[in-house]
Amino acid sequence: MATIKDIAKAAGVSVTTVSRALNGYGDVNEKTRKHIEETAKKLNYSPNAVARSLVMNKSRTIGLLVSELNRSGAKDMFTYEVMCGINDAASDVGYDLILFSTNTVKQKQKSYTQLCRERQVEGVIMQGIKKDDPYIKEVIDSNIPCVFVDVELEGDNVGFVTTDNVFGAQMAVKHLINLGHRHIAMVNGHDKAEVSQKRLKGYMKELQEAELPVKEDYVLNGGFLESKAESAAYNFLKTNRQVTAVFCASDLMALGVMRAARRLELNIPEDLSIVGFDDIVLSQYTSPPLTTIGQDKYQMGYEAAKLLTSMLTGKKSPHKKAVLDNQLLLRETTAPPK
Amino acid sequence: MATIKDIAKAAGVSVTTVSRALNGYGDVNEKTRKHIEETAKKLNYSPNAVARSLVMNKSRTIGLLVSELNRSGAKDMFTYEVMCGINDAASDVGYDLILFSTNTVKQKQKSYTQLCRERQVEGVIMQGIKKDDPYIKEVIDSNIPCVFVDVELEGDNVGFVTTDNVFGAQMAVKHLINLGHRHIAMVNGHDKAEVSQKRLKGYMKELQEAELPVKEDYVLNGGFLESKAESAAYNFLKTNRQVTAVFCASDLMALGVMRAARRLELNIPEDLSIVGFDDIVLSQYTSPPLTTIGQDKYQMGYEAAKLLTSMLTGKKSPHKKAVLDNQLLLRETTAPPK
DNA sequence: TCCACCTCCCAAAACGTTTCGGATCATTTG
DNA sequence: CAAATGATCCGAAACGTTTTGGGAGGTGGA
Repeated sequence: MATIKDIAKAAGVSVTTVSRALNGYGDVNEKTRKHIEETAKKLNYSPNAVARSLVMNKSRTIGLLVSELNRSGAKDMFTYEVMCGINDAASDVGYDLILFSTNTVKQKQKSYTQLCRERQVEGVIMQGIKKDDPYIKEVIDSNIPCVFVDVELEGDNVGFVTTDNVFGAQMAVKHLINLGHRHIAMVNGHDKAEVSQKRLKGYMKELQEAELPVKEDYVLNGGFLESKAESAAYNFLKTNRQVTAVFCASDLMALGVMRAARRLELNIPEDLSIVGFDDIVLSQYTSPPLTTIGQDKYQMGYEAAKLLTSMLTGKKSPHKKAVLDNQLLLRETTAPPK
Repeated sequence: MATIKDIAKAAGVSVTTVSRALNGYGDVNEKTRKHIEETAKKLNYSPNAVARSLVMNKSRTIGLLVSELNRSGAKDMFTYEVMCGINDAASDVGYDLILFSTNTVKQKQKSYTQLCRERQVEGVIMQGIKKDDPYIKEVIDSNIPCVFVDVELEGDNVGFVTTDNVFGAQMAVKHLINLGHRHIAMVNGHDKAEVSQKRLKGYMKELQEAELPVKEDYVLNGGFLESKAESAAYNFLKTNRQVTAVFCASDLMALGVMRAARRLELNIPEDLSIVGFDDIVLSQYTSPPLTTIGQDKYQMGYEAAKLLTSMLTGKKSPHKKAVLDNQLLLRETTAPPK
C-alpha cells in the first residue's frame, strides 16, 4: 500500500518528481529517476489506478454488456467465444474489462448509462442485443463510445462488427441448389434480430438468382430456440413432403430440425438435407455432423475491441465497422435429393 | 456529468448535506432531502464511483481471474457457466466484476497482485488454475480475499468451492459395478489438478469397497484432452479386451474414449460402458448420449461469489468453503457387460 | 556584466466523493 | 432562567494521483 508520497519521502524528492519519473517524462535527471525507481521497487509500490482515473478522467476500462449472460447461452458458445476475443484485444492495449450484468430487474432501478458513467468506463461493447432493445437508443443518446456485435448501427461514437450474413446465407442455399434441391425451406430466428433479417435476405436472393420460386410459407419461425424450431419444422415437414432441404438461421435451430426429422422418420441427409449457421461446437458432434456456415466468433470479439479502442484513442479511423467473412463448412447433413 | 457540487449549488446547500441526503443519513430534514433528490434528478446526476472508491478505499469490485480465457475452453462450457453464476451472485449484492486476462506473457511484466491492487479490487475469484500455479502462492501471500473454484485451499482470507469429487467418482464406479462390470479402467486428467486426485481416489475407494483389485495400469493419463484420451484409450483397449467399462475424469475425455472405441469397433454400450464427469452440454448430444456425473457449474459460481462477498462484508462465517453435491445422470453409454 | 536559456526540480491545485468535528438554533429539562 | 438536548446543517480535510506554472542554479553568448 505504498503511495507515491511514501516514495517521495523515502527518496528525498517531491511527489511531482516521483510521478514524472515513474511516467517517463523527460525533465528528470537520469540518476534521480533510477533512484526513484529503485525505492519504488523496494517499497513494493503499485500505482493506484482509481486515483489516477479520478484525476485523469480516464479509467482504461471498457464495459461489456451482454444482454443475457446466463445458462441458456451455454449451448451456443457464441457469447463466450466473442468474449475471449474481446478480452484478448483489450488486454493487448492495456484496457481492462468490466462486466455489466443486465437482467431486466436491475435495468429498472439503474439505467445502462448510469452504470457506465458511475464506473467511468471509456466505452462499451454490446452483445446479444435485439434491435428494438431500449438500451440501444439510450447508448446512442449518451455519447459514450460503443460498438455493437451483430447490430448494424453506425454513428459518431458508434460502430459495429458483424459477419456477412447475407452472403453466408447465400452460400448455404447455393450449396443446396447445387446439390439439386428445388424445394428449400428456411427456419428463421425472431425478426427483431438483425442477423435474421440478413439471413432471410440471403436466402431469398439466392433462390431468385437460381430462378426458383420464393414461397412465403416456406419460411418458418424458430425463434432461435431448439424446441420451437423442432415443433415448427415438425408441423411443416409433416405436410410438405416435397421439401428436401432446410436452411436454418442458427445451428441450435438446426438441431431442432434434426430432431423433428427423426420423429418423422426422415433420414438425414438422404431424405432431408440441413444446413445450419454459426458453427457452434455442438455441430461437430451431432450425428450426422452438421453442415453449416462458420463464423469466427473469436475474431468478431477481437475486432470489436480493436475498433473500440481505436475509437477511444482518437485515431480517426474512417471506417467504424468491420464485416468479417464466413465460410461454408461441409459436413454430413447435406446430400443430393433422392 | 453533474457533480455533487453542482447539486449543492443548485439546491442551495452544502456538499456535505447533499452527500448525506443522497446516502440516506438521518440527520437531514425530510424536506431538504426531497428537494435535493429532485434537483439531483433534474441535473441527471449519477455518482462517480471512482471518486467514491478513492475516499472509501472500497471499490465494490471483485476480480475474476481465469487461467485460460480462450477458445479451448469453448468445448466444455465450464468456465462460462461458472462465470454466469458468479455474475448473478455478485450483481445481487451490488458488486461489479472485472475481468483479469492472464496470459503468461503479461504475467511476466505485471504480477497478479499488482493487477488487483492497481484496480483496488476487494477480492478475487480464481478459476481453472492448477495446484502448482505460482499465482496461488502469490494470492495467499498478498492478503487479498480470495476464493478458488476447485482448488481446496483454506485460510484467513482464502476459501473455496468445489463439488464432492470423491463421492462423485464413487457413484460412477458403483453404477458400473452394479451393472456387473469387473474390469473397470479409468482415464484421468493431469495429476496436478485437484479434481483428478479426488476422482482417482473415489475410483480406487469404490473398487476396494467392492473388493475388486485396483490395478495401476488400469489408470490411464488423458490430460483432460479429448485427443490424448483417445490415443491412450485406443492403445489400452486394443490389448486389454477383458476391460468392459471405462470411467473418465471428464466428459471431454469420455468423448475421446468413445472415439477410440469406434475405431476398435467396440459397440457402446454393448461392448464397452463409459461414464464421464462434468455433464457438459455436448454429452447430451453424442450418440449414444453420455452417462455422466453432473456438476452444477452455475451453482458453483454462484456459491463462490456469495462466499467471497460474505467474506468481504466481514460476516464472520465460520465455513470458508462450500462443497456441492453432484449426481449420476443415467444416459445411454452404460449397460451390463456381455 | 547582463540576459537568455537550459536542466532539474517543486508547491499547490485539481478530480468528486465521504466524514469528522463542530456550529446554530429551537426545544425541553431541572 | 440556565443548562442540556436534539435537529439540521456546514467547513475542511482526506483519499492518491496528475499537471500547471513556475523557481533555482548553471551555462553560454553578447
